[in-house]
Amino acid sequence: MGEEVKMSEYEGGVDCGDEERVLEWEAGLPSVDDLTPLSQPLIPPELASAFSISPVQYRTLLDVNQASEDTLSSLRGITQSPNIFKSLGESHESAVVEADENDRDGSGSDSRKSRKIMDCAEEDDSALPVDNSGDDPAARTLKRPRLVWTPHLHKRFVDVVGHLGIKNAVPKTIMQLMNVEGLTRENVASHLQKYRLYLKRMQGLSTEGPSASDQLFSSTPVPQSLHEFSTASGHSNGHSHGNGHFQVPVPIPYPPVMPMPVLGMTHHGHGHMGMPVGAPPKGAVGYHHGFESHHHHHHPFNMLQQQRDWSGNNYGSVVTYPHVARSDK
DNA sequence: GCCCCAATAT
DNA sequence: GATATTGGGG
Repeated sequence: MGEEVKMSEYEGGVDCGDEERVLEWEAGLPSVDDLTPLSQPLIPPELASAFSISPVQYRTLLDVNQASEDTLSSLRGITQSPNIFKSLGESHESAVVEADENDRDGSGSDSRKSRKIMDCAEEDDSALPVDNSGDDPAARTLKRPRLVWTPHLHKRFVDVVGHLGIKNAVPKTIMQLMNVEGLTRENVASHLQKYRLYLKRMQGLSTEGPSASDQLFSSTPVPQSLHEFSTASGHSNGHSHGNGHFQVPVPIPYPPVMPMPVLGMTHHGHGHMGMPVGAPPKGAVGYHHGFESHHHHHHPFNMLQQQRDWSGNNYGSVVTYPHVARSDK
């Protein structure tokens, strides 16, 4: 499995104006519950035990989280055209209503009102008609539309980063493990940079929740393995497994994700989702550098702030559609 | 070449 | 505002 993937050429430079093309690379992930836990038996037991992969507590929180993700995980038949970049003139609507309030009890809150959109997700993401079996230099050269870090994508990102450990989580590796078609190293690097800032900011405030501006980031729990400067790829999931012999990055059995291009509409007419987020005083947070070099002071941060579980909410769900209502049927 | 980070551009 | 790109340093 080292199949390199290519995408068809993306229409280049016709109207290379200042027009901003935003694509959303939505993961056509089947069932989120499936993808989430890395505790899947797909990982060799040896490795699993070696790294002591923890299947726990991912769920409860994510559960809520995914209820919303679930919501917008839809997409269908854009496979018609191999040209994923420009094949998005189609009508794919995903208007979603938010899932009102969730109970603050993150434990067994199953009150998910996962509502599906009409379009069901096709699960043929593994059978993508990526017919470019050759090489397509254009795909690598031409300018691509901006990547939209959808909650799903971000989730994958965090998953990978979390399981790599701070030390091994470098753009290239992350990119490879994420296994998302068309994702570039730059994409990841940029996101990673921002993510690191987020993590650092979080460390500054041990008791406060994430700021309201951290929608994307705060929506995904930070893997515990990320909190330390573990020298190896080990996971400190509550087990003092100091000896990390293997530095082999655990391959994550993610199915390939097909990017779903979506013309970004420059309108988001909504300020807040009606969240009374008591925005913590942000601003005078002292950053320092080397958060993985020295600085021997770290607590197990538990940023599972459920007092305001915007954890799973409705951003992104506001994928309104310009006009096309339903040319389909 | 890859990585990191701050700054700047789009 | 979210990403992309760039530039300087390792």
